Amino acid sequence: MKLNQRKQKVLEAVVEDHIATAEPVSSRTIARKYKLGVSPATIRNEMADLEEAGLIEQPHTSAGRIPSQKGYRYYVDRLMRKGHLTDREKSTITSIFAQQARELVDIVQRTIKIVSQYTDYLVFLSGPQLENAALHKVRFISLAPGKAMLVIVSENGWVENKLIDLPVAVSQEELEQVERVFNSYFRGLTFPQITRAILKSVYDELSRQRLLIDLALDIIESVLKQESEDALYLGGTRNILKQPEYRDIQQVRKLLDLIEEQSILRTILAETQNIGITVRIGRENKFDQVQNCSVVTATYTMGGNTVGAFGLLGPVRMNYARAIALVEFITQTLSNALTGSGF
Amino acid sequence: MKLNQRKQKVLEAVVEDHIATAEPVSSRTIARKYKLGVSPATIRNEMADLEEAGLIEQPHTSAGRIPSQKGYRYYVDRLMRKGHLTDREKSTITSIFAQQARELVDIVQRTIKIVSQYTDYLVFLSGPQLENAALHKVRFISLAPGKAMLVIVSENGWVENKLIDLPVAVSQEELEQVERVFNSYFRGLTFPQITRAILKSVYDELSRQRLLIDLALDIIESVLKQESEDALYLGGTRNILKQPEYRDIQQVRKLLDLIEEQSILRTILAETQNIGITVRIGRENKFDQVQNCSVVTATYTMGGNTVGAFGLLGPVRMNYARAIALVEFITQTLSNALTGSGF
DNA sequence: GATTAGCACTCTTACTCATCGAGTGCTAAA
DNA sequence: TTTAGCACTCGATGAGTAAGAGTGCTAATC
Repeated sequence: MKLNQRKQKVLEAVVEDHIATAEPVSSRTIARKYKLGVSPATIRNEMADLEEAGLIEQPHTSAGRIPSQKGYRYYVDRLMRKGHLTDREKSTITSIFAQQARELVDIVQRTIKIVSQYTDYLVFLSGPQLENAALHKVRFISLAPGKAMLVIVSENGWVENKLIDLPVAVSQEELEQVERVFNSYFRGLTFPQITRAILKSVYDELSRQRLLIDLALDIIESVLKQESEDALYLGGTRNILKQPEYRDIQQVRKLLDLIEEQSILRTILAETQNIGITVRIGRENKFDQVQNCSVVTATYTMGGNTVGAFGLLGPVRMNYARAIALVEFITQTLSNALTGSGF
Repeated sequence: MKLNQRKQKVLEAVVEDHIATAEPVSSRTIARKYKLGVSPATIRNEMADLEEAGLIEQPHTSAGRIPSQKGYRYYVDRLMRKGHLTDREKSTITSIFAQQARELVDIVQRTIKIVSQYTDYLVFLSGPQLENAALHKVRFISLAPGKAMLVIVSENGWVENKLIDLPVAVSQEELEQVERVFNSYFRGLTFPQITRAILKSVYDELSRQRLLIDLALDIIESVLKQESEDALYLGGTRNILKQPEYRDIQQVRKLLDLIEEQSILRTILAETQNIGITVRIGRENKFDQVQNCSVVTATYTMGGNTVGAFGLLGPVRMNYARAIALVEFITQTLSNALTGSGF
């Protein structure tokens, strides 16, 4: 779709004014606030064209215009100027990560808390999942026949633990052998990287104990199967209610559904591309429950491996420039913090 | 406060009808629905007395009466009949606990989910904290100088783990020694029970290594200090919005504050008495944010030791009989499930 | 003396109607 | 091509009214 310079200016004005005020934007407002050098009547003509193109719409005859979802998309793709955080904001955020963290969870929760203060959107975050991080060492603790606890320590000193099922009643001794295999051969690799192929390469040295390889494979599978179901954190629920879109209790209801039934948010994060920022506007979202919302997400990494994703969810009338700047800065800073030494 | 038979009947009617309808209750309604055998006019006289006693109040002249918080308290203490769950409800709940659980957290989350279906109140739960359960064995994994992970296995096979700080750079060997001390001398005890006195009693056998005792004490202290900060689970947020009290966005706002800033709920659970059911009505609650709510809580146990608490939070106009029956049944069933074998 | 019918009074709620004002679309002039 | 002017639409606001629910009081009744 090709728009002339002035139409773009008008669309930009409609979007930005509506984002700021949550009110329909009139031709007069644009003429007054956005100094295009033309009269309201001219702007009205442009607006009529923009409406015909499906980029803006009129709630009712005697109201101004609001952007359509298509209009927001056009704005995000072509008109929006890059948002910037103030130095103050940036330094507050980085200082969070500078603090000593006891556990991975702490750093995540602090992040959520801080971001909630800087934005009126729902803040949510998955991971970090250590099964995608480089192994430093593992430790097995047998609990009962067929059950053990696996403690994973990453190369930067972060710790996580998982309960795993063992296929057979494995002896303590065998478990210790597997532990040694992991710690000596697999150091520096991630769980997904420890494939059958790699196992093969150590096969010679372990040839006397084929069973060990099977056991190791079972364990890896068991870890990967766990899907990190409990790894969703969120915050900012109270702030998002400030948005005028949530004056309607029905909307609040939908939002709480989303928060309580976390699977949708989890899926949204899981589907986030590895590279760059993803912006989904309204009906671009797969799920019904978020089709009147927009979502900005990005992944974060740990030593180069993607270990989780971070997102902001707000009304379609969202400050995209700012949201994107925030998501970008947070994921970068978080990646740095996680990649630097844990302890 | 002494009320004659009929006044009690009237108060009971006002409370129960208001709980059911959320509307002010008129003298005529009581005469019609609650068959006291007297006319509305008589009931009006009784109501005037009850109002004078501060047990009921009138929103405005031409409305019926609603119970005051004092009225609810009177009702709960002296008038309320014990609530009962249906067999169907009971069996659904017990069946949840019959299922195999992978982790403690699973059982807790299932509980929350089920209860949310049976009630329109906020469901919240703390623990279970294994440091109050009888030890089966512990295991230390040293992570870095001054840091270790402690895995606690309870006598019924439940597992939990904590990161602990060690005061000095303790050698792997020393840690293993402490582990042996815990596993041989402290089996069957809870962390709070392992006091300096008990440590003394094994002093002779350890006399050559005074240092061990200090180390053990440090570890115990470190575990107890952790206060189980992350052990709050909640659900039913979406259901509670069905309550007409939450048609007002301001109320919803307060509720979300409560949910997001979990410390208040945590404190409420922590302050719950060990024995029986605690009911706090409106301003009986310490915290401002819950003074227009009522809270019903009780603790649950594991092998006789209190390991957590469970609660329901709703508007002051809460169905106390049902809430109490539910809290009672859940905490009992949960206690049984936790006390029975974990695996 | 306790209870109740009857009635005047109060207060909320819902509804209607008129007015106001914001903003548009169209036409004709610049 | 732009703009001034104007008629028109439609939501928001507020006043006025009627209906209805419920009370409190008084006087009659049991």
